[in-house]
Amino acid sequence: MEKPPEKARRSIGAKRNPDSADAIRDAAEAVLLEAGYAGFSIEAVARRARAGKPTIYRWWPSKAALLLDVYQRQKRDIDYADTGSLEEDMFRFLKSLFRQWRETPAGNIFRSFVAEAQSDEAASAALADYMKERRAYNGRMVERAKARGEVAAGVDPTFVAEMLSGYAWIHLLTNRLDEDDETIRKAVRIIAKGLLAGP
Amino acid sequence: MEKPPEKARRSIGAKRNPDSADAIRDAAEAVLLEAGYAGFSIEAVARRARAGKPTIYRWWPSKAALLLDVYQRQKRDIDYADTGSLEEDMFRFLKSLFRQWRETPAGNIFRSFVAEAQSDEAASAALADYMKERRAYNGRMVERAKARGEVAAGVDPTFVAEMLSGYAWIHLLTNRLDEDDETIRKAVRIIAKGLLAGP
DNA sequence: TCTCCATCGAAACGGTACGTTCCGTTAAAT
DNA sequence: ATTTAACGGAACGTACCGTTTCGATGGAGA
Repeated sequence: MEKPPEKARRSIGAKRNPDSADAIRDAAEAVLLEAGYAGFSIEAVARRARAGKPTIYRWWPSKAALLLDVYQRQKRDIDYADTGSLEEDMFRFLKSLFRQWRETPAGNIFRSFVAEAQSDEAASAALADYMKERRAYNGRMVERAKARGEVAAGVDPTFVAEMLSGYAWIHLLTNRLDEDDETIRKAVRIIAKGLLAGP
Repeated sequence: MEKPPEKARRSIGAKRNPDSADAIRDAAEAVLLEAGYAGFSIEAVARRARAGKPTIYRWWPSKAALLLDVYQRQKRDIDYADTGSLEEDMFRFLKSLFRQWRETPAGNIFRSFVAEAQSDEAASAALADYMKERRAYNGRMVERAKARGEVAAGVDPTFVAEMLSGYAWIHLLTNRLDEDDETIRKAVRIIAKGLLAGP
């Protein structure tokens, strides 16, 4: 299970070896995928990458930093299409997010990151920053709908982002990412109806 | 910070010593309160309680089990009043939950438990059970509202519980339990409006 | 009353991971 | 040619894991 350590690399002189950095990131992702957060240790990553622990600590000051790096490296393939309907936009967003979290390492990585943020201050701050950016970004979905008259005045766009994130998080963190389309559809429909009526 | 270990207890014969059990639970709660999840270890709890580690492991098979025990021992002071208005019921529920999580150890304990569930299978199963029960319980709020005609037919009562929990969780896990009443009010109002319109 | 026995706190075990310090090697930078 | 910084590897001391062993305790059953 922890077999494939490639050939060890060497110093390439007085500068950072990008191969080592890549190998460490790859190994971190692989360990998270195969052993989950429970098996995610700096030592395991170092073994897997055939890297020295000092090399990891030189470039990533903490486990949280490595986690964040790996998470941000994940390819995002989330459906942010502007369909002209807020309900449809939200549905596609949630559905593609659930799928990505289910079918790629992203879900396990993000779960781990949220967990790490509960005990590590740096991870907590990074998560707060990240979520602030997500609220702003997803809020644009609502602003577009507002311009179309789908959302009542007085609705804070970031609130909707928060509802969607909360719905997604609780499913991720309790291993319930397998909700069917119908359930997700009903959820976003209720939110959309509420937003139309206004606060 | 870790000073107050009381006098060590002793065996009271061939039966469980309830004083030790209490001391261990008290110590676990105190460690979580003072040092958070990062400082929560079986050894720290044992030192604090002046108890032997085997005594802990004899009665709690894992850190997760102790966490769950401590969480369930928390006094619940959540407002489940039936006010005759779903919006008001939900508002009071969320407001009192936020307050309890902010002002008692319950918030830190539950955060820790959710984090533990991301790496411990037993904690994950216990959390799933617990949330299932919470969905059912909070769903009754919606069923009462349905009987009053405040909620459209076809709305799954547990869905609302999920929305409320998700909203609460994301605030707990990102250290944002200090939302003011107005924000919470707007949130539940949108949900209530959406539920009235139906899925 | 006397023996049995599950419990207690304490100490120590082997194992794992932490984060750090050395080491000899490498090759770019100067 | 010399200096400099990065590399992998090994070892360090610390902390916590979960378990075992120990002598002392005192209730339960013979």
